[in-house]
Amino acid sequence: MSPESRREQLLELGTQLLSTRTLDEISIEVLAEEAGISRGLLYHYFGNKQDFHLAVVRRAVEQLVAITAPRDIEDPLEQLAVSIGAYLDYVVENYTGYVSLVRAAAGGNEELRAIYEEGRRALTDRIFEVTGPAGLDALGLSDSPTMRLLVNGWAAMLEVVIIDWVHDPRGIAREDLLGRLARALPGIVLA
Amino acid sequence: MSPESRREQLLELGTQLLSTRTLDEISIEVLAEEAGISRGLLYHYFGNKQDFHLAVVRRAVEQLVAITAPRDIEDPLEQLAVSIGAYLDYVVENYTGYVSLVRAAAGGNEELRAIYEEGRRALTDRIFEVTGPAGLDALGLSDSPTMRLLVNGWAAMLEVVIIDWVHDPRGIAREDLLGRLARALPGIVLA
DNA sequence: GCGCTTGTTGAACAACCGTCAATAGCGTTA
DNA sequence: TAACGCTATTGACGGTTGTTCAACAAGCGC
Repeated sequence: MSPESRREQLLELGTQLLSTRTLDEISIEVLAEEAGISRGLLYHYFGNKQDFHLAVVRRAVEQLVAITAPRDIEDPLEQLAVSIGAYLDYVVENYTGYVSLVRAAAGGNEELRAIYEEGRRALTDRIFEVTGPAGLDALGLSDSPTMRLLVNGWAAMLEVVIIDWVHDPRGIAREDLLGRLARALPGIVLA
Repeated sequence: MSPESRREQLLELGTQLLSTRTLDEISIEVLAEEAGISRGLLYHYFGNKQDFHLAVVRRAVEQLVAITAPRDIEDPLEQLAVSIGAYLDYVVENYTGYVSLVRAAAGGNEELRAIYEEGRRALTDRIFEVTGPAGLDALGLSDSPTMRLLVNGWAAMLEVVIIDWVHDPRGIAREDLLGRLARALPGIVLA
């Protein structure tokens, strides 16, 4: 098998296994057996277990960022809501995998978290890039350490609320939720 | 040594080690050696490594909830800020251990997360208990699934922002931060 | 003293990570 | 076609660590 497809196969398999186990519960042994290869071969493609974990998470984050491409809409809040909606839809369609990814990144070591936070950063940055300067002003945003702190907190809130809501969508309709989450940003930074 | 004190010794030791290592980096081997006992004895007190982890986290969460007892102040927002302040102070004084705890809980298995979320639930519930019905109304709160969803998100935001701020307090003063975090709650739920 | 419970140990077993020398398949070139 | 090199792949070995278990010892009631 060609190196590329083999690498891809192993990463894909790792991502799949992530749905049922924690990241470090995926033993090289089980993975190799599941893939029909020897343990040694895994060390040929990835230096060690840690590197394999990094590769799996990196791939998943890249997919997430790639799939949730933003649209361009006039009203800043509406635009924000649509972007959040795309993100939410992705979570809906990949619930178990997404949850596993978040948990793995949150509980992992520094490198793992760095990869994940970089991805989150890319998502939030993109949301604001699409929003023009005038729109940012309308949202009460400016670039300062405090704002970055609060926006980061808002993003963390997004993740938790979205996971909770996808887990049990009763209580509030999708559109209502998106509106509330979008308006929560100025609600926080202007408070 | 009496069973109680031995259990306590082991849990305390586990909590201490949590400051320098990840939860599952605490090997039974090192723990036993550090405590001056054999590995086998650990299995006499705790069924397995997993159970030991659960006990350590449970104890740490209980301490956290116990230490951050609320005071009673007239103004709801002021009261909220003070409660958050007590929480923040705890994080400042136990930074590395607290971070390890949060990460371990976030990345751990279902049981671990359940324990942690129960603790967070106790913290938020307590904040609202202390606040009277009139105060809750002033904060824009009521008891509905949507509110619980958003309040949970607000709590998640608190955790992230507080960890970030303790890690690097430049950019905003403590009192300012507490005020913003408190006002963020009505900012979110009234948005 | 005798049996019973229980804290405690150390050895043995099992699972798993990581290494490495060896092999086998395959394309290239003389 | 045969020799050669490259590389994907293997299988065995060593070391660490979680887990089990039979045995020991120390206290305690009878």
